[in-house]
Amino acid sequence: MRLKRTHTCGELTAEHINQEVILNGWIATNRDHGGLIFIDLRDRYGKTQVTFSPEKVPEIAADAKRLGLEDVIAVKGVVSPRPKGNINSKMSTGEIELDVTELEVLSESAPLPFLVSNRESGSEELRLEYRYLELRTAEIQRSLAIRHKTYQATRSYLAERNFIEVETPVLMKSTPEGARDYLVPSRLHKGRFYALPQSPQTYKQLLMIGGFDRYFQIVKCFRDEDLRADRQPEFTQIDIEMSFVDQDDVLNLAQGLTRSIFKRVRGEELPEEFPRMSYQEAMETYGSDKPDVRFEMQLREFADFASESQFEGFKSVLANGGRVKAIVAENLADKYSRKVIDGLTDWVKTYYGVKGLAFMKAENGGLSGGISKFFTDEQLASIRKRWDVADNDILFFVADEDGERALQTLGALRLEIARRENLIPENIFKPLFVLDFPLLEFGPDAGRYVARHHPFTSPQLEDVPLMESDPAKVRARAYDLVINGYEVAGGSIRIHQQAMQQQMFKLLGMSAEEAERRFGFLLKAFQYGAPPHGGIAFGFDRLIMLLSGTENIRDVIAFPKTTSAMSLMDEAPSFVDEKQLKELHIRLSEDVKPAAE
RNA sequence: GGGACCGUAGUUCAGCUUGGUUAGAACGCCAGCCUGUCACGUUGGAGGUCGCGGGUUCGAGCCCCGUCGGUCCCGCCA
Repeated sequence: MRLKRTHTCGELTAEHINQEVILNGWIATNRDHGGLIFIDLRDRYGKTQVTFSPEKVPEIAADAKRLGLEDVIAVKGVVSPRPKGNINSKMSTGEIELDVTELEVLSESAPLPFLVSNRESGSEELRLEYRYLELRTAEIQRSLAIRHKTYQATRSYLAERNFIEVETPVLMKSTPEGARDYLVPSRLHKGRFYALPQSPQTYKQLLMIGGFDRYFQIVKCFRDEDLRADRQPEFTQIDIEMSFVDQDDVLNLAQGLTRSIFKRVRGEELPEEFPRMSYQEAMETYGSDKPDVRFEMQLREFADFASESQFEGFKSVLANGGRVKAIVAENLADKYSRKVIDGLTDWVKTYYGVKGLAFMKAENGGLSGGISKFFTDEQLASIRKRWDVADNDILFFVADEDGERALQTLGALRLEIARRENLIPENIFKPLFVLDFPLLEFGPDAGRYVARHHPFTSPQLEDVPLMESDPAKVRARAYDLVINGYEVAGGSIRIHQQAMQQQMFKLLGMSAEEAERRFGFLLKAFQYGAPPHGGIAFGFDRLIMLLSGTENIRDVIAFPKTTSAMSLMDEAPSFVDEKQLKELHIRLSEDVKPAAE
């Protein structure tokens, strides 16, 4: 190129007037007035208006007429003040313009599938196909810049505190516990496969045994599971592990890191001490293990009222060990007609599998409608009093013999109503730690207990005796960091003693032989002096979502995949040549062959 | 694995309820006019495999079945 930029498109101001400069960039808009042509030239740093005057430079102005959106050009000219009344206060460069004397067309753009100036002008499907164009949009430029700042903030915070960044393998041993693995066939070892890491869990523990007492890594993880708005098949974690620590040390570190990131990236002051809440309390008051505490509408216990009522549905649920809880949605009774309530009822039935949704409305100082007829006036009055119910509030009730399901359903309803009614304040951040997760849960499919976090999670010491008598009651030394209803980080103190690890495997129904086959390398390492250790992993993408204010994980990843794990731009995954398969000792089954050919 | 919504011009959408002459609009694109615009204005023009396959019908963008793709949710995600 002949004309190399001397400045970016975002930096010229009145101070540069009369200087001769060169700008390079993309054409954001062009406004051809016949006698005078305006082009807004754009790069990552901003936009600058450049003008072509047919009077002064007739040949160049004639060339400029042929330019189109997103052509890449270089222009040389003199920085000039805009005439009075033509200053654009919306642009940082709005006081000046570039009076062009030379033009070099570096590259022309084909007609655009959507407008770079307006992301809404194309469907997400189309934008993903032309992701490189979407990367030019202000939104994606901004969120990737936030992502970059967050990498920097993370590295400097941790490095300043003696953490050492270590890379762990991407090709590793498959450990079929947890999510499905992405597998990579081995050419050299017939019939064998590597797995891509679901997380560097085992490696970080081995690093502790290896004496790297404070480790971190910003690392890609891979899970072959179905996707959601906040889940991608490959995603990034800030992985952290520490030796000679207890739970509070890890939480304080995570808290400090989070505060530092929000401060440095957004200028946002998070509380010095994040609130801490037990898993049990989170479930009881919010119906979720990742409560959004930006708004109230907490779950209320209804068992005592229900058991004294005439409502057999609730009474039989309670008699069978179930739960009945309620929420009070303030000032919505008039808005929630029978039809709206029926809609919500269908919604909870369909998605959460409960039998129904009960309600009452508060009016004229009492409670009426719905299930109110099963209660005496005295009972209704005392419900209103205990919950401080005001006229026009509406009360929703969910009962289920599976108590956890009742809580989760009501928690989901709480969120749904809050979203519909815009009860969730934006641009505020409410972090909290959720603690004391159960170590195990009964897996109906497996017919045994499965680790809720992972099989290396330490039980709380006082609960160890329960491992024999009542495993479901054992609490783990596991914790999550939740912000605005997103699980942003999760971790645990690990088991570092062989005997305990073996007991854990036994509880999980894993024989000594099986444990040896799957995790033998780790168990062996534990024989050579394992320090007590624990850690935490941040979902980096979700953190960026919060920092940049989006609810779509694809907005914060440069080249994301669709909800069916396809990359629309390069069409991955793709079929491969027979020759490649042969080298890998792989033969496709008959039913997929026609598609491959 | 299951459910809901969506797929029509380069793009965003309307048309589908109630099948019927030539499938419309806006933006973009092309050509012209325009010296102070910044969502420039203005005149004209081109542009359609109605995702794909099958069925019903005299006749299908519209109804039915299947399929592919997108989004959101349940299951799943230690």
